[in-house]
Amino acid sequence: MQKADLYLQLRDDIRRRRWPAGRALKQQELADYYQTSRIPVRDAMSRLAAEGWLVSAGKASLMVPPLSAAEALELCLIRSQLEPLALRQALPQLNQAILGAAEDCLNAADAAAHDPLLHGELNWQFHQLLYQPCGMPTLLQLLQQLHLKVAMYLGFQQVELGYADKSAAEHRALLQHLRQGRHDAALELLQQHIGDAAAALQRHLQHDGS
Amino acid sequence: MQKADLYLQLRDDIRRRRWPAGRALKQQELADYYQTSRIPVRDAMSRLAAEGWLVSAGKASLMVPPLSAAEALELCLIRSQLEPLALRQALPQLNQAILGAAEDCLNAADAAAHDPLLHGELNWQFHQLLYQPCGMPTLLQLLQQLHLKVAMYLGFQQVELGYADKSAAEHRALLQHLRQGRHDAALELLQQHIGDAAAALQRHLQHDGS
DNA sequence: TAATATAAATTTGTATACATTTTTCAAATA
DNA sequence: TATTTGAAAAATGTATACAAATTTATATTA
Repeated sequence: MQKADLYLQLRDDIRRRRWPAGRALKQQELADYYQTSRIPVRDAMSRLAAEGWLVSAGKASLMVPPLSAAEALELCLIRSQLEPLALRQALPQLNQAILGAAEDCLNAADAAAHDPLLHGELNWQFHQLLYQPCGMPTLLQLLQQLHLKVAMYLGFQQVELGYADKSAAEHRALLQHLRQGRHDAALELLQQHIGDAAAALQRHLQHDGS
Repeated sequence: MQKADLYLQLRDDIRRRRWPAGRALKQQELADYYQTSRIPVRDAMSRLAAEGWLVSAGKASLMVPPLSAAEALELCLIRSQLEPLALRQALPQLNQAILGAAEDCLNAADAAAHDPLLHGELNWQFHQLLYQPCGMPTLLQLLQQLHLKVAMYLGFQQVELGYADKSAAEHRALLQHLRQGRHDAALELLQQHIGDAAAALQRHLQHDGS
């Protein structure tokens, strides 16, 4: 396993909650599991800590942070501010080719209703397609990270049956607004759309109890 | 030098542009300079890369990114969305004690007009005092990082003579709005205030030529 | 019993050595 | 001359070994 791979693998395993939360993760433990030495593990861990996938656990160790409804909500609030910004900056560059690709994405997502993971990924691709032309690489990277974490909290699926339908409808409406040049309506809808996700997420986490 | 210290020291040196931008930074070079081995340097570098203080330079090396007017503007735009969010969430928790401390901060900043570095730090403390009660640790950490980078672009001073005065006036006005419960006015002013910083920064960077 | 101090065990942090990859530079060829 | 090839140099990636720190368990004392 190479350096970049280990980082991605470990991040994914944390995302999927394959490592216990709330107690210190031992470097040797990870090194054994991934069949490497502690050095690459340390590299990956320090980077993941910088990105918030690991947090301090005592004086010198790191751990997977416990799920926190407060953090989930926080992430959604941040997204609800930043995604409209990305879309606004992208608006002048949006063209029929992009909007067409975005529509294809939604159709593919509908077709993948049986596969929650794929469905979720396609939905995010839809968002990304709209944001990509904003010309703000730092923002795009930030949004990607926020999405990954929120997806973790959502358990990698559109939690509520009713929510998936509403989300799909909002995506279609957003596309329609953009096609017809109703920029303000599109931006407003987007912010509200993410607010919906936040609400669904809160219901989910409260119900779960964690 | 210990681990956390090296990270902070290196980040500060990058911020102050003590390492050349645009060419690969050698691990050994840094290890020699900071009188340590490559291992702690690698740890610090990988974390700094995750935070955007270093970027890829070829297939396997990292470098200090060249100054980019586009990135500076991007950072300001992100701040202009996130700082009003922080203030909005903090509003219910703001009380006279906090507003008083904020005012002290402004007075201290005025008194430190002769010392641009201190002046800048006190101004940021003023902002932080208002955001702190928002209860969003991830957002606060993000804002701190954005501030550090923007300060780098500003050259650690309120660039334009005229801008420092305008900024101070806006701070006082913001405080006044908050004291008198004009929340919407405060939020609007804050967003515009950061927009001003963005404008000043653009003039600065264009004039500089970099 | 509860709190505290102490020592043992574990764990992290760092240095050195080596393997692998990347970069550089020079020579050969078109 | 420009391009490509290949070998040498240099840089990064990783493993092992050791030092320093932290954590845990135990014993001691109030």
